[in-house]
Amino acid sequence: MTDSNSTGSSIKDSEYLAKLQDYYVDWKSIPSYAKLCEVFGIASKSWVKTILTRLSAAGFIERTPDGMWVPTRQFFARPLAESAVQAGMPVSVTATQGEYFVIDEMLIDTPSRTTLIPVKGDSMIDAGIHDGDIAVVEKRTHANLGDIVVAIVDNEFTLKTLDKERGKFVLRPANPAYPVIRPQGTLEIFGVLVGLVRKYR
Amino acid sequence: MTDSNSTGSSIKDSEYLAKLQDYYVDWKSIPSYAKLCEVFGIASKSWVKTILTRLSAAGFIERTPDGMWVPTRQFFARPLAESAVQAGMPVSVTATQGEYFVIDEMLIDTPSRTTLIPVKGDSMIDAGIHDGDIAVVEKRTHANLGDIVVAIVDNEFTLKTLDKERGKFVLRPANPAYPVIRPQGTLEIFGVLVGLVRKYR
DNA sequence: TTGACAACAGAACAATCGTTCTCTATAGTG
DNA sequence: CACTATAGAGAACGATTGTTCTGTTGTCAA
Repeated sequence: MTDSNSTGSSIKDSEYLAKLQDYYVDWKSIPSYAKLCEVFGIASKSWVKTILTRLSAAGFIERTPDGMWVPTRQFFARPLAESAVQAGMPVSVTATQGEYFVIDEMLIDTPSRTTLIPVKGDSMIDAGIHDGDIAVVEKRTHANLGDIVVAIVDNEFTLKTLDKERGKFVLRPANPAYPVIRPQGTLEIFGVLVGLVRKYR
Repeated sequence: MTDSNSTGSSIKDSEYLAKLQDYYVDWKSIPSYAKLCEVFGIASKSWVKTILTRLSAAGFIERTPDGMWVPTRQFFARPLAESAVQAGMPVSVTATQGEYFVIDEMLIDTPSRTTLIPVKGDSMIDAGIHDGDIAVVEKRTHANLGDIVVAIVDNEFTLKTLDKERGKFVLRPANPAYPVIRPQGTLEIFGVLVGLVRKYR
């Protein structure tokens, strides 16, 4: 029973972590053990391995099935505050607890099929979607009822809720001032709304 | 004069790029050529190299001094669609032109002072801020009138619009069902709302 | 029909990588 | 003092890697 903490990380380790993070910012990858010797200022690969193993035990890095070292979410990220925090709270301590995350990563599952589309107009304002917001849209042709979809009507994108009326698909705005769109023929769906981003100022 | 575009990338390449990007979200690293054969659905390493070389010529990846492949900024960026786009548009053309961007980068100017705080309740619903949204808050003690601020009231975070009433600061909700908060004494401001993120599904 | 080029497949090889194992130096503890 | 971690050095070795070089298709244009 030692006095070391539960994660097993020490002060020395956090120095190495800092060096690793700095390297990662520059090169966006974790290099080989040999290169890490330089980065850490250490001469033996075996010790590098020991360090990395401990950093992974602390949750900062992990391994792919192929054995490559990769950073975890905790390695990067921005602290997500708990709802009720005390007044003098420190914004970014390197605390192990709490949730971390990167916005892009949270919103985007499949980068290759995801597009950002600026929102025009206020037809969805009751759903909290304002003019100037940016819609994160995952491109796919099929959607479920109740999804907010980007459909193509008259060669323009429209953001509406997908619904069904007497067996036919309709596009329902979230604003009483706008009419429900009942497309004749087929309804062309561009994608499904998976996220929303708004920038103030 | 051939019909190939200026970056030298083809339709096939953007397929491979997509696969690489999707792999990267999962593992946060570009694997070995051998592994990339699986990812791409290709049998020869030499061809993988050719593809990567071209993707790097197009500006999506580059090499570290050690020869490792790493993604560039362009690799992460999402295409930002123009407002009125034609129907049959391809989502991810491998063109260098057009606007790209990264959500984190857009929302966060000063990472060290920025925190993410989940929104509770519907007191700001008329401002399009819903329960469960995530507020991007830049920590600072001073704000302008009309800013949406995170203030500390009764040891809890509250998201309200900052206003002034008869020379005193007040916190105004964007929901008629909630009262205006008129703090006695000083008003403690935690930070200013600079962005909002919402995830559907 | 020939030729050129793009899109791959496959093999060969030296360099590098990760792993394991043994050894040393220093610091703290009782 | 002896004992035991911790922090690292160094070597050895098989597996894996990137690279290069040579073939094999398929397609399109002349």
